[in-house]
Amino acid sequence: MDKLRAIQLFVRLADLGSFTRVAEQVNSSKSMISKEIGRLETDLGARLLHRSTRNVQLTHVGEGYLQRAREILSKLDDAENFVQDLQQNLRGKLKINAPMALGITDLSYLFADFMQANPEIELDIHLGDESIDLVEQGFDLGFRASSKPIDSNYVGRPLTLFTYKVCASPEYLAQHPAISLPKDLREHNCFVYSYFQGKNVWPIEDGVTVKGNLRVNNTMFMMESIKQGLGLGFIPDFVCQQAIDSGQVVEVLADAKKPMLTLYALYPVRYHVPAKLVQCIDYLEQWFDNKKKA
Amino acid sequence: MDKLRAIQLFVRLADLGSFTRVAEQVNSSKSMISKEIGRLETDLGARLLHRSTRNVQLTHVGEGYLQRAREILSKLDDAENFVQDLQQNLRGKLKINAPMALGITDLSYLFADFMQANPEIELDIHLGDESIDLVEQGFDLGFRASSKPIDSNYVGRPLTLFTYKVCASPEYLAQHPAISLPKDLREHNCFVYSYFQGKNVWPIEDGVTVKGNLRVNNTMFMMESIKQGLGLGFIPDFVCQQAIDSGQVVEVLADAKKPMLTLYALYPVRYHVPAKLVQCIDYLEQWFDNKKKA
DNA sequence: ACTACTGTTTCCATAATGAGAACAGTATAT
DNA sequence: ATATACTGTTCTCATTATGGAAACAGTAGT
Repeated sequence: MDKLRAIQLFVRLADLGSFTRVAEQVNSSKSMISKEIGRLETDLGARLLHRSTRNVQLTHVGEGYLQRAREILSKLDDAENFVQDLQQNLRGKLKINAPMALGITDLSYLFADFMQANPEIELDIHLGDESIDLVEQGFDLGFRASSKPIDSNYVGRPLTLFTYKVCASPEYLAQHPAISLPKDLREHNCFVYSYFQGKNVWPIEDGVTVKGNLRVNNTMFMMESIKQGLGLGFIPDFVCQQAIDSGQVVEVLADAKKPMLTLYALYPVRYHVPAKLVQCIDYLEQWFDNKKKA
Repeated sequence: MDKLRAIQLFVRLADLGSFTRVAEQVNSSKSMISKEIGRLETDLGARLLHRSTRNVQLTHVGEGYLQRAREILSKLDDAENFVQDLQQNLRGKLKINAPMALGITDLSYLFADFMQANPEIELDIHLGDESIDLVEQGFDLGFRASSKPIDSNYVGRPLTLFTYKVCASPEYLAQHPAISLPKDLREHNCFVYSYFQGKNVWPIEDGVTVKGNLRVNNTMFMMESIKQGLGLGFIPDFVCQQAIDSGQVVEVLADAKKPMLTLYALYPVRYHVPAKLVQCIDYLEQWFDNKKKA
């Protein structure tokens, strides 16, 4: 017996007053309705109906059960409508803005996994490092790295902590003066990231002013130049960690004090957050959580 | 798929966090749980769970559905508890007081049917015509015939209308003066019912005073004396109708105006009426309804 | 008395189901 | 690095439950 179906049939029978009419309405047979209601009564250990020829009437038990059965079915409808609404909400597009380097590294893997897990969501991803207004530009989601609280027009969900590392190739270091203190950087060719808030002042210890022959608005481009032995860079660890791990570059001034930043997922403060956005953000949190553990 | 069972398993799975543990708890197999949850997800068109090896987590949809699933199961419990409580309440004893004649005639057939339909209820029936206090004597149910409203300490459920008939045997009538008018009764031997409220004044037309050589507190005893041709009686129709139908007695003064009385089922006013009493009274109403139609 | 309708029960072919085994993947211990 | 132990999923197949058609019993209407 499908108990919910039996309850649905019982309610319908109470409304129509006829097994035959119920069978007609649900495109089934009288014997099926009769048996299913019989099974429900057996399961409950109670008679829900007086049947006479050409007449069906609820028993006292049946009347009380009917009232409660309607409540059960109402709750079931609520649950199913909830799922349906959510499924409808989950479909569609998410417009996402992400920093170039983060997008190409971590986020490209992350969103590959996300797309596999949520084939019904389309992503419209814009990689770029320029500071933009998410609301004005119509983005659902963006990312920010910050050690300060987030603008109150946005909700910032912290994803992970990260820091920067001073990187140079082994070849570069072999051919240039040793770097033991931050002030030693002044003697070196230090590449500058165009959008960096601190301009040419790297936040190492109390801060150190640097100069070099390359200013670029892309840390991955910069990373390639560093690998070539042309200079040093102040690089987020999610960009450089793989090159460090493989020995292509070396971190210098590892023990010097550098700021710890939080990577946030940002979305505009809204009365109603679309389910697909919630799903995406939950996924981001989970993904970075798992990455941290690895 | 038994959808309710699937929902129950889903809730249990959410609580335990493991298909294996659910299977153990419900004494079933992992494959059954896995398939049943899969069927529920198919039915809903949504994923309720993220599964990874050795780990189960609710999706966003799953969390919302879980909340609602708990409400469904709560309502189901309520419905089933209602039925169970009622079934328990239905078991037990009913102590019933009924007039002798009514008890021996209609009610003996009625309660025979009732006992067949409700084998779990025991009846403790006391037939008697003396006026007693139902509450004081511990009765659940009594009967009254009245044309006046019922005492406010009781609920009176009207069952049927009835009247009285003046009866005599054909033999008696052949050997005595004809009876055309109520006043003619003064010339005849009229039996008197001890408990009759009107004493020896029969409420026929404006009332007629009668006398006879028999006063008895039992109308069936009286009925036998009437059949023997010894006199006349003022008899409720449920006592005499069968004898009239078979020709053993004859109704005289059929067109004379007689009061119409209502037979009530009486039970004490209570905050909570036991389900078995409600069931019995419903049955009484139904039975007299059907008798009326015959 | 006959016909038309109701709901119930029987019979049987069909569909659904559950359990055990095999499989794939991951965590843990050695 | 490998073996073991655990998870959840899927496959296979015997078993069980089910639904529909037909027969049955009972009642209402003509």
